[in-house]
Amino acid sequence: MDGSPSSATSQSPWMPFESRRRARDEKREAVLRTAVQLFLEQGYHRTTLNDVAERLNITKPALYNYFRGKDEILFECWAIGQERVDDCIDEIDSGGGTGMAKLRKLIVRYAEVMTTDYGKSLVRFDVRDLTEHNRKIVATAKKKIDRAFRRYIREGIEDGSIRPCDIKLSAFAIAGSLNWIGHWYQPGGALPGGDIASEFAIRLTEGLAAKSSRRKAAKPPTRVKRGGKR
Amino acid sequence: MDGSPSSATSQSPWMPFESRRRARDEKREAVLRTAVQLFLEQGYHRTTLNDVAERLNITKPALYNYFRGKDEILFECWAIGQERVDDCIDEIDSGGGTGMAKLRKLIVRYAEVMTTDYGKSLVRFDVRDLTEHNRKIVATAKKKIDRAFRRYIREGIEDGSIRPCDIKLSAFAIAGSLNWIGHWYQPGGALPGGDIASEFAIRLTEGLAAKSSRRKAAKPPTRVKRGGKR
DNA sequence: ACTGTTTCTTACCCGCGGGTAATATACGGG
DNA sequence: CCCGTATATTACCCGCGGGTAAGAAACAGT
Repeated sequence: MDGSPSSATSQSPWMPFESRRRARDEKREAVLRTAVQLFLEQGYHRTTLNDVAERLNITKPALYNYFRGKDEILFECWAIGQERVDDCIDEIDSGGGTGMAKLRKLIVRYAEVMTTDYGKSLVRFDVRDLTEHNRKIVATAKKKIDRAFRRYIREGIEDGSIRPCDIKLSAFAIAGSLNWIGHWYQPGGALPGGDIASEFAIRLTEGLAAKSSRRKAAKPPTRVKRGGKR
Repeated sequence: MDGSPSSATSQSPWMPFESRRRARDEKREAVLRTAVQLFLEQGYHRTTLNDVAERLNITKPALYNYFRGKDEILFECWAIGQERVDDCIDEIDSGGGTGMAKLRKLIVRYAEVMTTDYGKSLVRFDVRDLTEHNRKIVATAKKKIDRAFRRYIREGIEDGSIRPCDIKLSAFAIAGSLNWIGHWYQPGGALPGGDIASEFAIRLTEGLAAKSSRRKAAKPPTRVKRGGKR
C-alpha cells in the first residue's frame, strides 16, 4: 500500500491504514456528522449503524467506543442543533431593541439554522426514538424556543412595534413556517439559505407590523388594545 | 345511507353479495382508522401489525385479507387525506372569486383537514416508507397542492387582491404554517380546529393583502381582471 | 522491551416483526 | 346436505439490525 491517503470521499479520520491518531472528540464529531447526514438522507429507522460505520471506514462495534447506542447518537445530533438555537436566543435576549426587532432577528437566525443538517434534526427526527430521559430534555428545550417567540411578540405588542394579535397562534404560525424549511430545503436548490432567511423574516412579520411592514415601526399605536386572546 | 335497492323485503339475489361487499369495505375502513391512529400515536415503525390487529380484536394475518402489506395500509391512509385536499382544490377551482378569496378558502379548508387524523398523514408520514410506485403518486399529489397555492397567489397578484411578492416563498411559508398544524394539533387541546383554521386564514394572508386585511377582506378591488386559469 | 490501556475487528447472539402456509370456521347457493 | 368461497386462526419462517464478547492492534509510559 502506498502511504498516501489519496482521495477520500469525505473527511474521515479513519483512513484505512493511515493516521488513526486523532483526538477523540474529532472522531466523535465525525461520527455525528456522518450519522446526521444518513439520518436525514434515509431516515433514522432505515439507517443502520453499519451504514454509519461503513461510511467512516470502520466497523459497527467501533462506534460503541464513543456512544452508548443508536439513540444516543440521535440525541447528540439533535443537541448540537438545539445548542445553536439556544445561542441565538441568549444572544438576542442579552441585546436590546423592540419586540419586533428581536422577533425578526430570531426568525433570520432560526431560518438559517434550519438550512443546516443539525438544524434539520430539530424537526425531522422523532422524539419518540429517544429514551424517556432525553425526551424530557427535548421537550424542555422546545418549550424554551416557543417561549422566546411568544415573549418577543408580547414585548412587541407592549412597546407598540407589533400590532395586537393572538400571541399563541402567531407564534405557532411563524414557527411552523420556519420549521417546515427543515423539511424542504436542500443545499443544492435554487435559492441559497441566506435569501430564505431574510425573505422569511419579511414575509412572516409584515402581517404583524404595527404600521407599514418594511419600515422601522417606532410609532406608538393610537390605541393599545389589550392583546392576548380575544 | 343504505345504497341497496329496495332492501326491505324482497330477497334479491344480489343482496347477499352487496351486503357482504359492504361489510368488507367497512372492515377495510375500520382497519385504516385504527392504523392511522396508531401510526400517529406511536409512529409508523414502532407500530406493529399485531398492534393494529389487537386493537381490532383480530389477529395479524387477518389483515392480509384486506391489504397486501404494511406499506399499503400506510399509503391508503395517506390517500384518504390527499383525496380530501384534492376535493377542496377542485371545488375552489370550479368556483369564482379573486385570487385572495381562493387562497383564503384553501387555507381554511386545508387547515381543517390538518386537524384530522387522515390529514395529519399527509405531513407526518415518511414517503420513504412507501414503494417506489406509490412514492411517485405522492410526489405528484404534493406538487398539485403546491401548484394550487402558487396559482391562487399569482391570480391574486394579477387581479390586484394580493400585493406583489415572491410567489414561491410565500407559498412555502403558508404551506409550512399549515403543515405544521398536523404536528402539534391535538383534538383535546385548548383551541378547537375551526378556530385555528379561521385564525390562520387571517394571520397568513394579512401580510399579503393589497389593502387593509383586518376586517373587510373580501371586497374586490376596483377592477376584477380575469385570472389566469379559466 | 514489557505492560497496561485504549481502540478497533471478527464473530456471534437474539428478539422483533413483516410476511406465509396450512387449516379451521362461517355462510350462502344449489 | 354438501360444496365453494370468503374470512379468520394457529403456528411458523427468516432476515434484519441493535447490541455484545473476546481478542487483536496500536500506543504510551517506565
